[in-house]
Amino acid sequence: MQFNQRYSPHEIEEKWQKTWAREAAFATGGAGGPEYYVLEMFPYPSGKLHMGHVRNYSIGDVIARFKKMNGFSVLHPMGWDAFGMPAENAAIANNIPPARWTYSNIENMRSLQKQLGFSYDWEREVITCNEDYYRWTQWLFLLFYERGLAYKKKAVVNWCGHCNTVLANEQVIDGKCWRCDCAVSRKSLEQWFLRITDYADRLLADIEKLKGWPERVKVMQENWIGRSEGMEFSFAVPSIEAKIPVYTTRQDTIFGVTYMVLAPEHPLLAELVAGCAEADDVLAFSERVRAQSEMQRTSAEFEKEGIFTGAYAVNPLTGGEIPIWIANYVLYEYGTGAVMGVPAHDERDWQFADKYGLPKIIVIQPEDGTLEIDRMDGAYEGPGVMVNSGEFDGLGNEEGKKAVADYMAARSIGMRRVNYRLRDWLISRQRYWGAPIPIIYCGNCGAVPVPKEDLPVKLPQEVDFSNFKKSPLETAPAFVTCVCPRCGAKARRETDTMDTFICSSWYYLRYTDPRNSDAPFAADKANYWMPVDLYIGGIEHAILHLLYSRFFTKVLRDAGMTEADEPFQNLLTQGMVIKDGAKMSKSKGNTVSPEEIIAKYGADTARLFILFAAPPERDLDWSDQGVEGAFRFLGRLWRIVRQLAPLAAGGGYAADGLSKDEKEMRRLLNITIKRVTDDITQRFNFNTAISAVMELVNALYIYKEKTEKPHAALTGEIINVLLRLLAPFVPHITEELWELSGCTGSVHTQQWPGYDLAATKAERVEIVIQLNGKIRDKMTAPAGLPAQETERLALSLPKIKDLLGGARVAKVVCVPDKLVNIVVK
RNA sequence: GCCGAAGUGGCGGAAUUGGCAGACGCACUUGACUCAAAAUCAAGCGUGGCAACCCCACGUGCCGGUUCGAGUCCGGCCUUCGGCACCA
Repeated sequence: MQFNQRYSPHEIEEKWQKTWAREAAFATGGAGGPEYYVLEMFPYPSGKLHMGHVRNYSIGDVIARFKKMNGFSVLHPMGWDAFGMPAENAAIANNIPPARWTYSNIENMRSLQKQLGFSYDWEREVITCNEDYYRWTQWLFLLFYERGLAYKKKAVVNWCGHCNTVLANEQVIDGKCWRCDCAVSRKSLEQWFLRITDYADRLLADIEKLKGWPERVKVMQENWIGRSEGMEFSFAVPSIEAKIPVYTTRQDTIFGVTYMVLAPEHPLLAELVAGCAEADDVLAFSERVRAQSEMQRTSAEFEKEGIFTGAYAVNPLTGGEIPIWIANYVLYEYGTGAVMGVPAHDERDWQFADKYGLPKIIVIQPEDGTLEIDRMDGAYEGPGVMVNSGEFDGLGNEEGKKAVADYMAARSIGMRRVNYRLRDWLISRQRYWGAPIPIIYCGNCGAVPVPKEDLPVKLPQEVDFSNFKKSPLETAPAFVTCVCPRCGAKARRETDTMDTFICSSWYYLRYTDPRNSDAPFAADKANYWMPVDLYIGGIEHAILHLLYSRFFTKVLRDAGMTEADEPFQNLLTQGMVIKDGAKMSKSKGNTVSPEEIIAKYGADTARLFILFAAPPERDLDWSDQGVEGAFRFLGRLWRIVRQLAPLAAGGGYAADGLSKDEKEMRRLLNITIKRVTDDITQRFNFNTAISAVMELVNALYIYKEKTEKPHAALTGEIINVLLRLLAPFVPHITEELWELSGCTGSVHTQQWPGYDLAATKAERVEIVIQLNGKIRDKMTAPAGLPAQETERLALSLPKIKDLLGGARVAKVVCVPDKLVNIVVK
């Protein structure tokens, strides 16, 4: 075996990638130890792998390789979140079929992943736009449908009249269509939803089980689900003999209600205004507000606007009459679509009342003072004592909430209710490149699910992307026209496809059994691997993908398909890759492509830099010079191993027989193993793990320089351990050096090095001597010296004696083997 | 406004349990090697006081507290970034 003078990454990397592929080195399982499932969020095949991807996968790869070396049976898969709009846009722009565009992107990106040496089990690759995958996505939709969790309802959506299509919220920029810059309106359409709100309570309660998740992600999910406790009760409207329910969390302020407000969409509106003089104006207002996008409507800066309906309602507690208004700030989708107005104790109501001259009544007084409407410049929302509230006067408002709730419940005029901010998940997309919703509409039978044995409902090839006025699937008659599976009559197929977030809500389960043709996955296989032990990805998925996946897992558990109740046990949210103070992006022109780094320095350098530059959770500052530094270290590693390997020998040695320097090297070796092991397992701090190894390499250079004849067995051990410690980070160079230094097998199938805790301890330790907490001197002493003895030695130091002079020692604090603090008055 | 995270050299970052602040790397300076350069090897590198060493003082966003001892704990602020934001 020839040792090259210089480190040449490219030959080495290509050579080992081929060998690993030939030997199926990354096959799932292996050692037969306990299972470990490490997963990185699968990418959208945009065509380009960027540095954020490289960071994500490098982190995962270290863990996967590390766990394998520690005897775990590891599942480490990769796949493609392959449906989605960019493919369709490419089809429109370049006249390429979305499938071809997607598969060729996958091809490119996969090849780059292989060049980076990631240890994926490619046998388990999943591609969500493959028929054998989306067949099961459809199957799962039907499962949800059967369980009453998928339903169709009329909903208000963002609509671009020019492009003739529904837009996702993200595609509405400042109220305008991202493509044609036309104003987006709201339109009522029949849409499919998943009933995620049925799981709101469990999704919220189980956040507590996510011990291995970052706090901020859990908080974001909590806020998103938005649980609130309050009451629902009704105001009677004598003029139409109806009752209008409202929801409130402040039932302690019902005596302060001076008006009520309905959402412009409220179904009773037409009836309410019928015959009133104001009717036309009110309906026109309602029309106008409804045309505004939800984004506009829910922005806090948006000016509150309303109009009096001409009708009155009766407060059930006071019996008083209050005017009924409609206003743009009331959301039809939340609560009951109607709210009570308490200007004195709600800031929004205060503003609204100010604008329209509605009365304000104080019903809560703070402990320390007395509010007067004329002297207030905003609502008082804090705690206090109930006043102007009949029999509830004098109660603290928290106590009052209970009392009012009990009172109303006992008289059946209201009930306690829990409300969630979370809304059902709108999954319909008027798009081609997605999994078709497996539903057939029949004139006789209505909506009929496609029988499971008829799945997949395949995407047709012959579609027209040129016509904006129609959803592409509608342009394929052979797709639309079908036969009702129930009665055999001529029927029409659903032309909406599913939100791509559905595909990604269960892919982690498919990896456990990726080629199953009878089911999405077999329960025993899923139960063996699930939950994912470590899930790694960007913080941008903190709510959407992670919440949907949790929802799916819970539904599948309820359906008896898996025992897992949470999909991801530990979550690592990696930071962004930054350059010149901004996130790397094409539009800012500050990108560095993985290709150019691989071409210049090789994959190991790219991986090493990205893992070394910052801890994974933090944003990473890209530095071209830092990359040089990583490359330099690998060169340094190469040279020291090349120089020492011929002098090294295997075999044991007696620790007692080592020289002082050799003992120090042996100690440092054990310390390094401990540090690297702890940094990986306890903190995922790869940057400090790598710096520990760098220190060992530095020490090895000094040792070599100082020593005429290195200790053969010790040197052999150091090189051997060094390569194993670095193997998860830089797999190619370590494999090559492993072979060149005469070790057998692959470094990646070796056991992770263990350490001898006793060997990490020094015989003599340096002890810091402080005077009143300030360092004044240092001394070395034998390790394990008792406190009393250490103090005596410290006090006898000439410098300390000198500094003490005749001062009285009030107290001496001693931390054995570390420091002595002498306190003088 | 609410919630979350973070503020440490010229820069990225370290200090894991309250015990030597600045590990490791980058940049920079110097030396060795070289005709020279690159590469490499070695040394220095928080600020101020002195030409320099020893040494001394100061120093982890700000103010205060606890402690023999605080980057770390407590109280009060400031700044930056991120998320949510009329949810009744």
